Amino acid sequence: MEAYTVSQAAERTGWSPRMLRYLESTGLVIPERSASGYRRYGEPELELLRDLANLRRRFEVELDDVAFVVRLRREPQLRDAVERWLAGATVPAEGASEADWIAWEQRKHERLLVA
Amino acid sequence: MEAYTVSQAAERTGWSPRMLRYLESTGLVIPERSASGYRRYGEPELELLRDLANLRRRFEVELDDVAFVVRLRREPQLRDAVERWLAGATVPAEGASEADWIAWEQRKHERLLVA
DNA sequence: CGTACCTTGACATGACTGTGGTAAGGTTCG
DNA sequence: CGAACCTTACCACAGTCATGTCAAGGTACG
Repeated sequence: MEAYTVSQAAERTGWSPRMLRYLESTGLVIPERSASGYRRYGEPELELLRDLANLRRRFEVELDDVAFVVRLRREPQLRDAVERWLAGATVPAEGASEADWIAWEQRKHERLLVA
Repeated sequence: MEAYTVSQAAERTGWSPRMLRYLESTGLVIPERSASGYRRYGEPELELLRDLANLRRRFEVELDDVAFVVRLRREPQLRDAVERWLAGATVPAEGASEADWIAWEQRKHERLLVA
């Protein structure tokens, strides 16, 4: 069974040991622990770490951006709330005219498609 | 059709005019403009602004986080890359059962994010 | 025409992110 | 045993976020 220490994982992924510990603290990549408390990175974790570095480099994504997506996944209520916000789910007030609804629909598209 | 200036919109949403301009710069809530360049907020924008404030207060979400989700919407390649990363991020631990691995495979294809 | 808005741009600041150190102490292994 | 790792817990620092304020000039309207 392959398991690497924090320094070995760092060598193999391009991250520093310091950053590996930081990534764990943010919840992005959490390795197993040995009986005496040493971090043990397996091949799947190395892959995650490499992919994370690529993601950051290729798209200029911040770590906390990715961390937020992880959070979205763990908190369905939050995800739903964000989805509703994105969809502009809040509709015109009661008693709104037909014209209001049409304008809202048009703006909804406009908002979401802005370049 | 109702349209409010930045100060009027601020009064009605609890944001400051400064923040309304900031929110526009981040791409979160972009109002129309009058011929002479004044921002014009309609009722749908006010609603978006109120909901955004609620989102932040209720879930302690940063503007940055919401902006990133908007970005995911606009950049399908990025969204796909993040989804792929996430699918690996929850890989079962080492002693995982066969059932865990099957569930993980299924989750890979799950629709994780705002569609 | 004056006043009260609006515009952009700049400077300031506290909190947090990302990253590197360093210190004090525990673990592994030749 | 001793060297070379590991652990957590701090200090430091540039950069960004979120927010306010202020300045110089344009617009709306009684």
